[in-house]
Amino acid sequence: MDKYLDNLNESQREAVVHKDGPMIIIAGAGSGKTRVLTYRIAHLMNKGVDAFNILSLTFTNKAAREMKERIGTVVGTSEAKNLWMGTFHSVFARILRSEGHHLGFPSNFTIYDSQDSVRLISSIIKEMGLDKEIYKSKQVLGRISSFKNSLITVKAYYNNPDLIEADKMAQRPKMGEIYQRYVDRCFKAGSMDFDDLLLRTNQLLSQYPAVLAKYQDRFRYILVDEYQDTNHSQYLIVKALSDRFQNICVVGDDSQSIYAFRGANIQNILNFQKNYDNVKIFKLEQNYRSSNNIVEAANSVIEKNKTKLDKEVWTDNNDGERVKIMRTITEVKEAEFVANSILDHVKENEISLSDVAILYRTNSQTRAIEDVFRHRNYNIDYVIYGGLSFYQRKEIKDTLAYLRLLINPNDEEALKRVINYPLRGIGSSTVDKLSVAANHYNKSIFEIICNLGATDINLNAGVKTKLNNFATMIQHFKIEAETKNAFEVADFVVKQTRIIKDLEKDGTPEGVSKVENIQELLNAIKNFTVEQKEKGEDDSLAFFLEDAALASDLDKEAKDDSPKVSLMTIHMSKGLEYSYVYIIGLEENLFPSAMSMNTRSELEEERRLFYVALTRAEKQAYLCYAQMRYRWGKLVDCEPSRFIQEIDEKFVEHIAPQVTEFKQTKFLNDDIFGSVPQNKIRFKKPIQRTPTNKKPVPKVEFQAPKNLKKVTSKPTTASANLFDSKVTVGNIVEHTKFGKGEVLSLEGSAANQKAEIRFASVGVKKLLLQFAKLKIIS
DNA sequence: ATCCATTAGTTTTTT
DNA sequence: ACTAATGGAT
Repeated sequence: MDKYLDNLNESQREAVVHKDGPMIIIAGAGSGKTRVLTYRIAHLMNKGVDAFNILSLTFTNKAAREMKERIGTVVGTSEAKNLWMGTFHSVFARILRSEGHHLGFPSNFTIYDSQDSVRLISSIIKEMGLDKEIYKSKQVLGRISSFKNSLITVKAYYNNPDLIEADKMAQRPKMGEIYQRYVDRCFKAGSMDFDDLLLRTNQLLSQYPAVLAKYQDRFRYILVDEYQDTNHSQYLIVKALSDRFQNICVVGDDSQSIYAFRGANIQNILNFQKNYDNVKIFKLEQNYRSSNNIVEAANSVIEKNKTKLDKEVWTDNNDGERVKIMRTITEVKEAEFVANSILDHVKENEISLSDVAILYRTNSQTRAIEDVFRHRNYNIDYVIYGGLSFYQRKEIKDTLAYLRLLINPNDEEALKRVINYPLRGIGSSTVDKLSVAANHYNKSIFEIICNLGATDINLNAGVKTKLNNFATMIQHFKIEAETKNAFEVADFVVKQTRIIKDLEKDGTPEGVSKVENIQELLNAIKNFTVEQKEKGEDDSLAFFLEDAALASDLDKEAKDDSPKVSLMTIHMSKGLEYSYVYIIGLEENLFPSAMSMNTRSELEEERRLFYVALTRAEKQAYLCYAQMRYRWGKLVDCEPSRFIQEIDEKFVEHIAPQVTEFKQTKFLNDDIFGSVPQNKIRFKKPIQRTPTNKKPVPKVEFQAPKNLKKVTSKPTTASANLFDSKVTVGNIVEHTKFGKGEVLSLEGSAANQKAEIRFASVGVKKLLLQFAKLKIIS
């Protein structure tokens, strides 16, 4: 019966079979954490625990789905079905649907995403007549979000002189009032933002003992995955729910805590033993995922962090290849290297593109990769996870706003999106008037529109008719929604509102792609209804909307199953593994990010991020950095990331070609990327940190490659003597290839000085002065 | 109310 | 470099 236990090593088995009481599983990267969690749940069920009494909180909904499936194979699918698994947000959203009425929320409350929240904050700031330069809506929202994550309600804020003082010092004395208004407006709109889903759950559990008792009794065994990334609000929920039975099992790895920026508190995992009594500790230290070189390389870096729990990750696996480090001139060369390397591996090792991932610090780094992969020379299929997610596109949000509105007409942000989309002659001044009236009568805008006669609102007859038509339309949709499933409603709404017809009319490529996206949304809704029906679950529109609001980008399913290279941020890659991993953009100020180098703890988080990235790899990891990169539209010099040299050199291999291998082919090309700034070429090794330097930057050696000597040593009027730039803006210059042109602007200095020149023959070009064959004419 | 030109933010990560 | 938001003109 317990045969599945044979698939576990000793420490894994201990963690699986230990039944009651608080326990923490400290699970190193690749140590079979998911396996332990799934087996543990299956084991509990085999030992007689009802699936109904188990709550398992995961980091993504995808993880929950997969885990449920795996448990189903052990204990039977029908049993596994009763398990409650999901993210904090989705689990407690569902509880709030049935219990939120205690707090005055309707069961059909809508969920505001960050964009909705920012828009609401902006309108509040505007209404209050505050300076939007001082009260930046995103910053204000960030502050409110951190209040909520720490369970500081408006009342608690006003009772805390320190917070008030801090906001005064920051020239934002009205913070409390904005916070108050924001909470009121969300409440009135029957909506919750992401933080509310946790904060309101806490309020529910602390203010309504009967509700608390009900869920304490229901969730007799609670498991929390990725515990290192829980915030204070989540900690308190778990603490409250597990208080009666104390059967709380948390799993995590402090070395992989990477969400402090959104309130995650690494102290939750570090202090677990203090927060619960009689904690049993389990450690999973054997890595099954990666080669020894990768494990040791990762260990040697994470060692530099001071804040961490005591553990030693090791592996029985082969040494494998060393971690390869590649330097390129530019981000395009970096992308080309990655493309070539992937194609080589596909050919030589017969791997599939789906065995490969490219990881990066920021979403903007995908551009170069995409350009190169799409180029006919390479033609590599790829899929990007994250970035501007599908559900954040304007046309999708607009379409969804209609659906949100007919579920919950009080949803103010949804209403504002669609009241004049497609254009129906209800402009911003009308909306402003309605908004003022709504605040005055303490009603939602929709309620005001439905009762225009009962207000003293000053609108002319034409506008009133338009508003009435709009309200009638929404109410009409609402009635349709009562008898139709999610897809039928959405299809009906799209047709009635003529959203697609409108977009087709403009005929631009953007319009076409928007239409396609809306079609895709309809397909997704169709799929959703079919799948839910098959599973015998809720296929209503309301449920689809909740799914859409809380879906992570990993949840999206592949359109076709042809193998593709996966592109994603390192954050998104947590928990995933790939045979071949390319980490790109390993440069100071990019990774570690320039925003995260001010404090030790920020830098340590960046280092953990690097640790996460490296430990995704099973067979082979490549670390790439470029010497120049476009950032904010400008070409900037880059230094290799400190993380590269923090790896013990026993485990790495520098594979950038020797300088003599550089070919002098494209130097006179007008394409900046084709040219090699010869005095910037860095040589592999001697990378040493200067200990006295406050911001330690790896030092690199400069040396001119021999085959470029001619160019550098032959100062002719054409090239090198312009190096220190005698060119000034306004000069008329002559280029060997482009002819005469006027210098429009200069940027950068020394080796990287570039000029923007308008040539009579080819228009405006940006040239690196040290290569451009320029002669100053006047 | 709508259109077009200018401006601001973006590139740190996301439920 | 690119996009979305803003603001003035019509």
